[in-house]
Amino acid sequence: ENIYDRSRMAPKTPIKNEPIDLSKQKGCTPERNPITPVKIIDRPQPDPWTPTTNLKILVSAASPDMRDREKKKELFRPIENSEQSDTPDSLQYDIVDDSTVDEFEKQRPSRKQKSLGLLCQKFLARYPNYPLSTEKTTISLDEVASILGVERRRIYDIVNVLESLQLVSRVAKNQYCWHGRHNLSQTLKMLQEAGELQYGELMTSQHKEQDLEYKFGERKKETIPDSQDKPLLDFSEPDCSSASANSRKDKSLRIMSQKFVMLFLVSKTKIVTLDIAAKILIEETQDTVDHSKFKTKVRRLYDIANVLTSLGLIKKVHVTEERGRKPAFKWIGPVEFPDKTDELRGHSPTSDPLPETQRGACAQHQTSATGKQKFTRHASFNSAQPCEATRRKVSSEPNSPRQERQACIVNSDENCSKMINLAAVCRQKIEEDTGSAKNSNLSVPFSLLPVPGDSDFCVNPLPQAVFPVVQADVPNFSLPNGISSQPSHPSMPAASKTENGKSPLVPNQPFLCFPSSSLFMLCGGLQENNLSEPLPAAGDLGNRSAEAQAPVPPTVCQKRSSHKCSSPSAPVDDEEPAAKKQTLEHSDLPLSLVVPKKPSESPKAESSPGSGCSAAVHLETNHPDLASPAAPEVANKESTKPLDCQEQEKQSQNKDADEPPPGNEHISKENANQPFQPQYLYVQPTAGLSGFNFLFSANQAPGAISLAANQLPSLSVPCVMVPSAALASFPLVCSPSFTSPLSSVPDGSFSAAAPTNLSMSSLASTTPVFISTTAVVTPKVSPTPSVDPQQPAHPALHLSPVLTRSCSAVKLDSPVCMGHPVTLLKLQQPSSAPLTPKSIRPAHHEAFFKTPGSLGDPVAWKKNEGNQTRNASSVQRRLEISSTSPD
DNA sequence: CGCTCCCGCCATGCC
DNA sequence: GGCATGGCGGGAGCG
Repeated sequence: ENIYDRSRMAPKTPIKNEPIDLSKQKGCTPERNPITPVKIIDRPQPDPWTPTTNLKILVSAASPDMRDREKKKELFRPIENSEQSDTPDSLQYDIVDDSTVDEFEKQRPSRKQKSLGLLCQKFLARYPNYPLSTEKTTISLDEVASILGVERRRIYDIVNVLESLQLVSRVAKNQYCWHGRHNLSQTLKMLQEAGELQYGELMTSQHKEQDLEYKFGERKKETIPDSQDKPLLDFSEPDCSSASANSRKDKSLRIMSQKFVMLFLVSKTKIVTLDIAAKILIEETQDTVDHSKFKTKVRRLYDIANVLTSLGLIKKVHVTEERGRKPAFKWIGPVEFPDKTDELRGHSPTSDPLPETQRGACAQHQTSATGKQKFTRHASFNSAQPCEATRRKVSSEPNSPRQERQACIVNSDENCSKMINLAAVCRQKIEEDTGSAKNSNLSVPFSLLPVPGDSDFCVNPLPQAVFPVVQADVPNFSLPNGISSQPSHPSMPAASKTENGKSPLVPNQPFLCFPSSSLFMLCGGLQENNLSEPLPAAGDLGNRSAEAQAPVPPTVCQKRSSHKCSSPSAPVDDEEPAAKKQTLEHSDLPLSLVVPKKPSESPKAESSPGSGCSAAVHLETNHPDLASPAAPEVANKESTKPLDCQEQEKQSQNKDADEPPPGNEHISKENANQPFQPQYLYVQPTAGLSGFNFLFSANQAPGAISLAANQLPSLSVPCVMVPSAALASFPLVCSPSFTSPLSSVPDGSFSAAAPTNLSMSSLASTTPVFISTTAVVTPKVSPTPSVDPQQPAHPALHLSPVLTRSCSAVKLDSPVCMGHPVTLLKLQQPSSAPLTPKSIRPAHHEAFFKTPGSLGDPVAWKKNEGNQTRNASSVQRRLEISSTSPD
């Protein structure tokens, strides 16, 4: 129905938004006339459901807002629910529908909306990834089932898989205990070890599925004799009534899940096709495998895969073989399992010392220190729900508070801080968009993402890409080494890894980061798959760390992680045409996240800051100036983001990426390859800042634009497209909001341009956006136009301790940026173009999707979308940067 | 048309 | 018999 509406109602873009819209719609609008026969006709047309849509939907669903809405409409009630739900089921649901939600309901949730994966996300959203050890969360199946509006049977499916990974454990009838991901790495490690024993040989040796299959087939018989029956890892243990407990046939789902995960862990490529897995998992009959049994197994694997996907441990990919393309899943969770270290950020002092709370505190501190930043994000990121609250609050709240958080971030780790910053930025943007967008207040620059997750995102990207400069500035960042040169992903800290793994999981978490993250980069063609490869060393590290820390960026993290993991070999993905992959992936995965990661990879960026990436910078609307002089700088600045992109690209390219320092080249290549993937750097205006955001697309192509659009939407920030020419003319503008305005262009140029915001520049604190991912890229903007470019630079460079600021500052400052050849920004669209709805939306979608986070706050996004209009109005500009041409 | 995978029947076990 | 679990596969949604 929604679809109908869409098509009819909003001709604009039918689609993508919808999912989100749905939620909104439910809440808001009644239906229209929707259901006329015609509608029906329409329905089909509305293709609203694109792969992305699903993602969006999922995301939205995941997001707290979604939940809330749903609850309201459907019955879902707030967490407390247990009581609330009188009627469990659909019944109420229906009722509700009638009344308010008609549309929604009427629409009748599409199959996708009822998917196990989405359900799992909702489920996971209810619990923190890393619950405090102290808190014991018990899960009542009935309660959850009623809350989520599904039958209990479905909950069993989810819980069984989670149980196989020890994310939960059964404590009693109908009662499960939520453990979160603390033990995930250990569990995975165990599984990996067990898997190696059983399948290891096969897997390791093999890369190809076929081979694997083959081997498996053989092996299985031999090696794996009994494993089938018993759970590889018997977590269940304790149960006294073991007999009874275990009795049920071993719970094939649980065992299957463990085995399935093992296959990934022992697989070099980290890619496992369903049929192979099914064959391997089919117990006894390897050979006999009757078809029916095989089919059943595959069905189960889909169930498991959906849950694992929701956890961010795997993602769907397609493997093309001779016979054709086969569905497969790629492991994007942590590959290495250091020990527990990873488990918690909180635990690890270094990586992510700050627990959520702490972070929040930190943020505050920083703020105080910084003073300028106002994002206050609520620290709450941690818990999913909180997130919602946070967002809301944020949105509602004025900008000022946000700053605090950013600050906090800074405190934490460098990486983290970066990540956080990014996240914060994103959030802020989001929030702003949603809530305060209207205000173009500077204030909000970006909120830091207090949430770990956020941090992750942000951090990763930032560090690497941006970084060098930043690093220097910022004491904290460790990245540095790695970043710059190192490719070695391997070295990633355990924590990071873990986190990475976690991050994906995060879905629950409310991090909104994504959205924000998305802000940064929208790479049209992120090739996640490609990413798989080894990341550029430094960047990777940073990313990882970030990822680990930040829950939010799950997707990104995942991607990253995956990449990292797979690093060595270019996985299957590589094999596939990039375009396809991208497409697919994009659709499937949240790109946005990815992008951010890429930044982290920054190595490229580092090498060639300006080049590839188009960094999005917040510019004043007026100053598009990227113009010549400034442009380069901008590019550089942007580059950070671009870097990300580049990284992605690189990843896609894989190995290559590392080597070629210059991001530009890569980008260009990529661009060439993937026209679509324009890389945009989206710079959010710092929060409410005047809201200048620029998007720079690495790619010039229209595609890029589209992307941009996506970005925009996601961000909600208005983007302005500035023709390169235009830019040239204009000095870059630094949005005041940003701490450091971008000086996109070399000093002189933008200084001139700057005018508008420059003053603002002083504010630099806000800059968040750049900072984060692109940090590097982002040009250091000289805050004030008036200010001498030079000077500014220093300042800019300074990574302010404060996360937010620092980030921004860094970006701007970062020499790198300056240096980079950066691609020029082209204004694809005329300035006005902010985003056409179309473009925007799509972009949005993608962004959302990509962003793992989708996790982030759906709400925010939604809001953003809603705000799009606003955005458009807003000054944001997109700048495309021709990836190729550095300058 | 084939991939996905939702839905819910119904078996299994325990009380 | 009732209830908790969860195996299983028909068949529908979707691309």
